[in-house]
Amino acid sequence: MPELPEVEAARVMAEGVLLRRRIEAVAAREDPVVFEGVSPRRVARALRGRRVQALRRKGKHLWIELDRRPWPLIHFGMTGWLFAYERAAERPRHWRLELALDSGRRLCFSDPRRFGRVRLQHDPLHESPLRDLGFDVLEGLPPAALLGGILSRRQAPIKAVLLDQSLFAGVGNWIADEALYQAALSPRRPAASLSAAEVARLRARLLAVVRRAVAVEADSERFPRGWLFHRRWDARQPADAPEHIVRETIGGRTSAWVPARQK
DNA sequence: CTCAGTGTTCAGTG
DNA sequence: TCACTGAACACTGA
Repeated sequence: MPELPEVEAARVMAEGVLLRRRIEAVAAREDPVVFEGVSPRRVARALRGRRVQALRRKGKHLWIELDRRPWPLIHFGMTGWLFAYERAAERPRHWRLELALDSGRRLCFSDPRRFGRVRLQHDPLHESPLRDLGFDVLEGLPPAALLGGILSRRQAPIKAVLLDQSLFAGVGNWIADEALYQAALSPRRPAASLSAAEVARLRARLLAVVRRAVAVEADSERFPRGWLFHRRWDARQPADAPEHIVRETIGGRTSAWVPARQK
């Protein structure tokens, strides 16, 4: 599930569990896919005994700042998530890394599909992959004029450009579809074809969607009623329904959109 | 059994 | 080099 709002919700949750706590024990499962460029043993050794100073996020990436480097950097992939609990027996089935704190609580990263990654870095913001991210769409979305300039150089469908993490860090499939729906723009429009007014509209809706989703801790049941999100996978409505939703592959991903409304 | 999925990377093309 | 596309990755559930 993790796009920017989900990762931010995980960051806030993890902050509550970890901040200023000491990591007393670390369990890391053998997994050369999820642990990238580092052995689970080395991750465990780097974390054990450390105190947590901050939980930080950029785009869809989360990292933990400790009182000594290197620091762990986590990407959630398609199915990664964090869980907090008290006893080791409560470990979720697909756990990969578990921290036991001096508070008696535990926090673990779990990822059934294993598209997620755990890395160990000395300076995450200045190493790959964070170094190559664009602006964080919650905290660093540029003014409309600047954004228009950037988009005017991209010929790909706006949907594909919104998913480009080297521009819009944190945007994923549902956020892109939701912002385009609310801005009444077709996902197929070449990015460069948007007028200044359309860019401003898209920017405003993108920011509103991300802020609102973060405000409700990414709990989709608390997303506003009118959002496409609640209906995006409703495949069976009559083709002549007023807001008939179409599903098609654009920019390599399935897009849900309403041709009657999005031009 | 087949297919698609709230993500990213890499090879191939123009 | 750059922008862009499509396949691959790994696993689950419909």
